Amino acid sequence: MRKINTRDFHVATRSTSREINRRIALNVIHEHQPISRAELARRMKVTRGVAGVLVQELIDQDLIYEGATGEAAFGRKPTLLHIKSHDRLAVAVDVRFSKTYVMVCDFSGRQLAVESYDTIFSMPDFIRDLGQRIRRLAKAHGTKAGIEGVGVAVPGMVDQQTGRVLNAPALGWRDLELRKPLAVATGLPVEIENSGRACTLALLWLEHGETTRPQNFVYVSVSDGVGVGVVVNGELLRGADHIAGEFAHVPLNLEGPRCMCGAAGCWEAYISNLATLSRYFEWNLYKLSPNKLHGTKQGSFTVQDLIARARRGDAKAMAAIKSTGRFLGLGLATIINVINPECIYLDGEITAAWDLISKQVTSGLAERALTERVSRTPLRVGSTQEYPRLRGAAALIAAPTFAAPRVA
Amino acid sequence: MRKINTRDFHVATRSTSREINRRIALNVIHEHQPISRAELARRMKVTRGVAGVLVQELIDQDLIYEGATGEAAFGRKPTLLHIKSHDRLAVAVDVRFSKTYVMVCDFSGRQLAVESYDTIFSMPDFIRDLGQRIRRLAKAHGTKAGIEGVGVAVPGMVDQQTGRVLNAPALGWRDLELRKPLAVATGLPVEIENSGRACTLALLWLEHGETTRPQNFVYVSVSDGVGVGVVVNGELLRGADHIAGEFAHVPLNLEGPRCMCGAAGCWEAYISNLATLSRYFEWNLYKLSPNKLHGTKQGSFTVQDLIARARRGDAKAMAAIKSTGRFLGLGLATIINVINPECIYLDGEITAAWDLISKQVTSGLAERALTERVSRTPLRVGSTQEYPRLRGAAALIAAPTFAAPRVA
DNA sequence: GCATATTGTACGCACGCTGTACAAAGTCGC
DNA sequence: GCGACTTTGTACAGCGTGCGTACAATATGC
Repeated sequence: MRKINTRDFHVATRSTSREINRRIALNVIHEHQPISRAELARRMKVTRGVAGVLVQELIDQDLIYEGATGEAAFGRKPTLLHIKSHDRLAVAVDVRFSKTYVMVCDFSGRQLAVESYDTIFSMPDFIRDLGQRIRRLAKAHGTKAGIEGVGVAVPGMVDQQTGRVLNAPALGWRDLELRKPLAVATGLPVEIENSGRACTLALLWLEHGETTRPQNFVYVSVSDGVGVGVVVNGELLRGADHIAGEFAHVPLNLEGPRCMCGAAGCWEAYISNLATLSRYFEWNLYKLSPNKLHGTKQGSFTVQDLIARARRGDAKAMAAIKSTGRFLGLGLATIINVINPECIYLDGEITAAWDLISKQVTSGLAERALTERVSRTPLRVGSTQEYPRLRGAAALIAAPTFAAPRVA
Repeated sequence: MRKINTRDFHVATRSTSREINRRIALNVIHEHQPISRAELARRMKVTRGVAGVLVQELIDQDLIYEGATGEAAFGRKPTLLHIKSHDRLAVAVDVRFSKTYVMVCDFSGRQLAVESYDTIFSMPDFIRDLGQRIRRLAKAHGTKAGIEGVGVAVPGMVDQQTGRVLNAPALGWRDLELRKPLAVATGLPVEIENSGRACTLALLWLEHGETTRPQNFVYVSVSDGVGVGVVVNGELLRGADHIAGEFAHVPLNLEGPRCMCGAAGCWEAYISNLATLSRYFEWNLYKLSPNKLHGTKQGSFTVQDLIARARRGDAKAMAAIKSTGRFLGLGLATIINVINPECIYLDGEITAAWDLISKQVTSGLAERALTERVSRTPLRVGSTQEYPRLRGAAALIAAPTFAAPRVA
């Protein structure tokens, strides 16, 4: 039950019904393709006549196409419809501390080209260089429709609405314009988003296997930092200033280890890769200053290495990993109590050790979950496809085509 | 940008546009009453013709009525329209440990009758007794339209959808049917909800002063327990199992004081009235068993008394209150980082001491808020009207009349 | 070749928004 | 007092849209 916003509503016109139903049809086709007009009509519970009109309009808009004739036991054989995502292209950019990745892909997230290069930390230089790369890629791979937009995933807080990077500590970016100048440099629409939330959008919007995503879920990525995206009623939680969903810095203990955000005892400070390694090497994160933390993580020893040692019988490595698992579960309990999602998707280096830590995670989770039922919230681990961040950046461009129209 | 749920969507029919616009009109009238048809048309950006038709239908449905003729500098004088909430009645029930309150009120939340009595803890007896009371009240106060429903606010976790009380520790209710048997006993539709979330619904749906509520806010009530309601995009956050929003049991410190929920270090265990008093009387909550906690709060010394002592110069009382203020702020920071609301409404006994604790609250909040901007999220303190829980219970019945129709 | 079944399209009808015209009701200036 | 002007509220033709029915197209089975 939603209250109508009396300062920003959308009155229905005589074409509103059609817009709504056309969009529903597109989504039903997307989910059940290949599908015939008759089957679409049955699923939508409208007459075949209306379904036929909706389909024709979607074909005229180049959103779907008629494929092969299907098989049927009796009667006329159906003309099967498909989503036309293969010649609609986007550029996806993933900016990370070490490298920047650029991908050309179609609207289903299928990659056509990927390249990476050392990240440029000066924002003007970054934009100039990236603009040239994108222009070159657009020439090389652009179809007749061309590239429809650029999505950028940034590791930090961004204002998705204004296109500003608010604070990306890993890159040293603070309160910088990104969307507008990059749009000028490329001549394309640009959308930016926090990398964790971008991954969440990829889960929500892009093609995947047989299973369909729930309408209420949370995505958690554990890496150098902890990224979280929350989906409520099929919509990414953005909040008043577009920075909602920051579970990474919810405290587990106010007097806990220092975190890169400046506070102490954040969930991230217990489960990030750095935190896991520090447990093994007995670094005292309580005493380190925030900028010292940045330096520490540049070591060449990774969480993957730690997991390998644990598997080879290193008891101390095993203990460090299991401890991370327990704190991971304790933090997930908070997410579950607050958001009550249908399931949680987990990603990050530590998930490679899931067989070693799953017990600790679930017991930590059960310790603080408010009901027995929510303590059984399914955790889907490491099932994400390749380049989740890049796919998420692409989703920024692809999603508006499929989104529900704003009404009332 | 919301994704369409392909397993539960609502196709637009030829009457959908009218339904949408009629509901928008009702809400615009609700917010700007008294208002003329012409003014309504301007605000909705439709022609006066359509506005006239919408108004006529709302009059036919008995939702609005034509009032006095208004004043205008030039031209024909407008006929002013009003919401007809005064003869639409609901029964609101607030179940608390000590007393149960029953109110008859109209759809704007205006009370016609209130009575209270000692709470009956046996669920069958409770329902039998409450059913009789409601039947009697309905006879005494029912208009020709009669009472339209019963809303019940319960201090604990409820499944609003199935009408079951999952766990209300203060009442000793656990996994009990409430909605169905009460509906049978009264012959009326019944809705139940957690009391904190009910208060939130009252803020969202019922009439209030000049200011209109934002579409994104959080309500926090600090009393024996801590109740929280989250509103996102004008809709109460309910989650997959209808128990979302439980910020009360987010930890501030995993090794903190014991909480009634069974875990340790919950926010509630730091800021509930019991927690505040325990700081003054130096009760050791770390050692108490959960069921001992229930007994402790039955003392006759209240937080109000403590505030009075602080105002009279009792330094220890002042310290206890200020400490609660700091922990209140630290927990609010978590809410702000996760939900990023436009504002937070605060209620509860401790807000009577706001002048004493506001500094502690805001500094605690700033300590952990992720950006300077969100650390300035407005806190609206103690501005709620009388009987917030009862008004919230009434909102359960009144809200569907005004809610946005489900589309797409 | 005919009955049967299914797909896809065409058409009349009802419903709803759009724009224009016009009556109703009032103020202002002379 | 009376006409010019302004605003409110209603009426009506027009077009977009979904709904129900009818029918052609296409394929199977006997």
